[in-house]
Amino acid sequence: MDERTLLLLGMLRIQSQHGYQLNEFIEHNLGRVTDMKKPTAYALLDRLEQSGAITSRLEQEGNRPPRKVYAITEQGEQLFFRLLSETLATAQPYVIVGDVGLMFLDALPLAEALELLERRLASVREQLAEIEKVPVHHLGVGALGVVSLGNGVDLAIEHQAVLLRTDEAWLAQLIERLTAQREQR
Amino acid sequence: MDERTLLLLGMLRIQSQHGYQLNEFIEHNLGRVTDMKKPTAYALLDRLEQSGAITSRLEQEGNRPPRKVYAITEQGEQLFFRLLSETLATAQPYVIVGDVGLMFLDALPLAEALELLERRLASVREQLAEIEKVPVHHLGVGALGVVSLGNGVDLAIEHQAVLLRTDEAWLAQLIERLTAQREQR
DNA sequence: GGGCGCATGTAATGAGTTACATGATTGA
DNA sequence: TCAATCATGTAACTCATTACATGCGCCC
Repeated sequence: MDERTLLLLGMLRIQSQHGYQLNEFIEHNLGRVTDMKKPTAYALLDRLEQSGAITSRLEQEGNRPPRKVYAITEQGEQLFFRLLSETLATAQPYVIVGDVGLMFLDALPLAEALELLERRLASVREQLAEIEKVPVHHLGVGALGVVSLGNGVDLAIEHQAVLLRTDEAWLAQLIERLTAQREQR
Repeated sequence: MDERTLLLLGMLRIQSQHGYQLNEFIEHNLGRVTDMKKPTAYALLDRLEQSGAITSRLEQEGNRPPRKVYAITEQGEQLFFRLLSETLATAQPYVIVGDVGLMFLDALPLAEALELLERRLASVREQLAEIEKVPVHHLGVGALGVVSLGNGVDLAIEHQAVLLRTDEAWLAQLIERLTAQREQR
């Protein structure tokens, strides 16, 4: 929850935006960094406004639905930096849900286990392919031209890619080990 | 949620146990594989019993609190294998919460960013140290002697360790890159 | 004319956590 | 005698998701 707030504040710090815009960017470019859904973002923005971290003003173009454009406040800036420091300073242990499956691998006959792991490997490779064709990361066009999130996003994506590649290699090697085991008998 | 059910079923498949036992094992040995808390486990066991996947019988030793010893049923076995196949066959994309922080690294002065990343690195190393001294993984003593979870648990732990080591290396390298950047000016 | 994109949400639901309750036994 | 361990839960709460509602404009 903290990191979702951090994300919204961080994006607003770069450029004032309305909820839809934030959501679009998150959905299209940040799918691997966060899994926050739209209503959650809208709700968080509400709460942030009420607590004074951001302000909003209504904007309307022609007869389109009115937009609520949010801007970060001084108070919000302070919150941003506090959350950022906290988030960066510690590595909270990640739980890999799929690992529970690994624990019980030996409940299956080798052939079946191998087949399932092959499928998992394929799934990892799909994810890798997707990550490698991630579009250019820019937040939108501001008064000064294209406002980029800078190489920060690239860092996060790189991190993801590195982990995924490790996963791929490890899985491939596990499959090899198990195959060898099968041949051996 | 599915993988929590899978975990409980899998453990009961190896050996009938009561809730407290399951919880102790999870807390002491599986902290990195799942973060399920005790009341959640009790609630899940309840639901599993109601749905017929497991059965329970009361057991009492002296004046100790009575235990509810759960055993997996044929139906539970089927559920177990279904969940196991599903879990193994796909790699659900993991979301690394800390990565949101990376996205906004450039909001901080280099020196501060470096300091925070150093702290994160230390945190990763602590986790690695902890994982490397994980005790022998056995579920308890059954009628036939020590009942081991086999090398399945070791696989899961190995996977975690591999990912953590990747993380460590990547972080260290990132710090190096940033340091180089600083020296350069 | 039908569906998609724009833009905001609400309502219902669910899953899981924290904090608490209970009461006996065992070890320092 | 004080704290920890054993053993099971309940109650209140938070957080987030899914599904739905609304209504205009644009494109085929």
